[in-house]
Amino acid sequence: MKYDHKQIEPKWQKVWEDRGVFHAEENSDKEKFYALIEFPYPSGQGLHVGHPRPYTALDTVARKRRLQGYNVLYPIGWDAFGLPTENYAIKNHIHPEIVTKQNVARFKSQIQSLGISFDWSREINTTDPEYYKWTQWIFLQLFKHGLAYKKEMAVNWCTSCKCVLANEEVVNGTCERCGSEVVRKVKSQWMLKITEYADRLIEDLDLVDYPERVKAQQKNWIGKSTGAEVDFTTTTGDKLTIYTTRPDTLYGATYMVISPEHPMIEKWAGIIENMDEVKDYQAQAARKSDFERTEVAKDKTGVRLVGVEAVNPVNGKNIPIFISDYVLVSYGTGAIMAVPAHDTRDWEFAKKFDLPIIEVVKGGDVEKEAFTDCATGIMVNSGILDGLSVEEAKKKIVEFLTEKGIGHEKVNFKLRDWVFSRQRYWGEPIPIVYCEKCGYVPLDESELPLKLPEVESYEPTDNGESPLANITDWVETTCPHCGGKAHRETDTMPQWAGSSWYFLRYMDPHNDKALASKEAIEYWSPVDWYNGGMEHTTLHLLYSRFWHKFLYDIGVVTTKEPYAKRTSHGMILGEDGGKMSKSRGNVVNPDEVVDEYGADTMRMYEMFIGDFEKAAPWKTSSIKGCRRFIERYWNLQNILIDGDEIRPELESAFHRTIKKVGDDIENLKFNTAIAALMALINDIAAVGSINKKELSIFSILLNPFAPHVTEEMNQQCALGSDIIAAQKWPEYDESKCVEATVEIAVQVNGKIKAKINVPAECDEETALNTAKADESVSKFIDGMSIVKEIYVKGKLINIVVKPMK
RNA sequence: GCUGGUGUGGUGGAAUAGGCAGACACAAGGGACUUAAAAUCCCUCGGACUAAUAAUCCGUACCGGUUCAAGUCCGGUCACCAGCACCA
Repeated sequence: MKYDHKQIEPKWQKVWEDRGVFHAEENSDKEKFYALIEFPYPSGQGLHVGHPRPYTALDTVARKRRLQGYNVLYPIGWDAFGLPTENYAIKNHIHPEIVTKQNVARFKSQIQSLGISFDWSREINTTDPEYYKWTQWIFLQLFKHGLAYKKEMAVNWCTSCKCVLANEEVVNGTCERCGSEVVRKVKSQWMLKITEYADRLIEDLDLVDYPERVKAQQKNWIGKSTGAEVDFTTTTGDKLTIYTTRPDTLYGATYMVISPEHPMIEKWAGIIENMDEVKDYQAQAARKSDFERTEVAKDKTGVRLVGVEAVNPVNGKNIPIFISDYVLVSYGTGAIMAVPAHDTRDWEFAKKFDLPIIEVVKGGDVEKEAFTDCATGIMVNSGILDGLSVEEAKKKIVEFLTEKGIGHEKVNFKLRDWVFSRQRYWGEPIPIVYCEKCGYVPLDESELPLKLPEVESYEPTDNGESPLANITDWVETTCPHCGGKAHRETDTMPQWAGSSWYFLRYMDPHNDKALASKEAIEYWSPVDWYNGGMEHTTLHLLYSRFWHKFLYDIGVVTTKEPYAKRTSHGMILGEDGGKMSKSRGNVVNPDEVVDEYGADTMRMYEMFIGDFEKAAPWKTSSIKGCRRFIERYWNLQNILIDGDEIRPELESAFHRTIKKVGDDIENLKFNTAIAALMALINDIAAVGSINKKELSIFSILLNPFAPHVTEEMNQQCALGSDIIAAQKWPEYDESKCVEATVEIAVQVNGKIKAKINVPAECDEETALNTAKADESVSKFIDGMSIVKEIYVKGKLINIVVKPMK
């Protein structure tokens, strides 16, 4: 019979659905396994072949774990709020809800055609009021615990989306989404105090199994640094506090720089003699975007404040004060001491403005460049610090400053609080009202969900208000606190909100009393294995870890960390080696592949394409290899014979493959697992027949990769009493993994001279004698003196010889 | 600049823990079958020297080291990818 994927695949998808074999069990005694993929954003373009890579990978793991007897939760849902849908809605005058529905339907049918074993009974959607009710609920808890606050601040404003962006969403001064210019704009924004969790977000990385690069990225982003704050006095009698990570270099501070926005400048307006020049510089700096200001390799600029000087607290010397935009108001204290001898930026600035450079750490040539090495230098010209190493000096000076009351140790973070407001329609409304009398008042929890009102137009307004601001009926309300007139918050939440806790909802998706029941959370937490793209390893991971820690603190969840293990897949590139995109015209649609070759071939190829964690270019011609393999598998039924034990000639090959496929699936080595199955089928072909037992094992091993064809084979050939999804993963016997006789390499002085066959358990003496008896070995050792003999069981022999004297 | 990673045939990629480099595929070439093509099956497939699938030598970015033995470990160099980047 011919292999017909079009007949086989829908048939089995229906069987699985009807029997509900992929539904996670409630109240189970089995060991649980929670596998999670990043839920997709249902865009208008539908899937491309990159999407199924992680889905198929974890599907393979999930299917294997089910066969091993685990109670597996492998859910999916839709991260459906967000700009592209809203923009599409605006352009085509369709409600975003309808657009979302259409896109979800398309995505769902595409994903289902691949036979991924998702538990569809737990499907969630962030735009569903029954879902976002709980997103809003979490926000209210954050608010009640003082972690959500409103602040007037300069925010990143996308000129095209007419919307505020988080720092994380600004890439090279442009909007991450649309690529338009981002400018700074002062607005009142909802903020979340993620900075309060900065330390724990670093420390608890020790509790989880993430790839090193992911942990490094998280730490990098949080940017913890330990240094000191030091008070400098000024000739006006004011105090100016600076932050430094090199307090040891204090004696080398020859000037001071404060940021153009530093409040002290206002105070000194009457004293500064060149105030016009200063004001000019401030105006220039304000005009620049953050991107321009922080652009590297740019010439240092600045203006000296004439009429005010600072005093170096350790040597009492007067030093000039400059303003320069290389000092950021938002980090540290907005003021630095400049040590040109030992800081590259200060050095450049000092050279340009011809300021003194005093060496305080010996080891470099500070006239040529700044000497920044902390490991080798010895302190000089530094009074009480002379002769110490940098590390010793740091300790001593901080002690000294603390004693004198003019400084102390200080930890700073690059991480800023999370700008949580968006002036858009298609997001969760923030459940807060503003009352003239009572200020910002949270809605009562019984009022949730606060649903999005119907509007005529989703266009953002030019003045930067959310489209919701125009719905007077909705905006005007009463204060939950005093009952007086009040108005609703019209900003909505960012897309990150719904995705910061979705994995909890899967545990108990239909609960209307809580975001999930205590029992469900206790049973399913943490996520055992979370796979996603590298593009989400800073933002989404950080935000969701933050929320989870907060929920832990208020007793909603039971684990400190949401995800026990995180892995990342590489991107699937176009055939041209570039990123798949509409504009490059290299997008491959999985529907066509499924139609022509079948879902099983598609799945196999996605897993066989290369190292799962690395990017790989799609190659249509290579798909054929996987299709050929499936057909070869299908044709095994033509050489099927009876038998209910693995025959001796295939025994070790089978046991080895069972071990390898199982191990490789757990280690993300899907490509080599498939290679092992291909090798096994080659062994079977060499034998010329396969018996029922062997075919049954082969089918179960292949099932996680190619579930449809294996089920069909299982049924057609009556291999098992039930469908494969209800069977057991085969066991292997370690002792049967090795063959009775093995071929080992024989080297003389490290060069291979021969290969000999010996019993696997052969002892050293026998092996060496066999080797020496071999003619192509003996001719190299006869007449030589043997210096050393090495025998690695089952692998090789190395005989080291030298000429006899 | 900092952090993390990568570098292996024409291509995608294998190589557990220092132990036979190139598994498994793709592409290519040759052959069988066929009126023909597709499909399928068989053979070859890192390089040099070769009549040779005899022997020998070279070969995992580059230079050096450790070792009986190095793609793998150590030191240095180069290139590429990703993230961060005037964060004091």
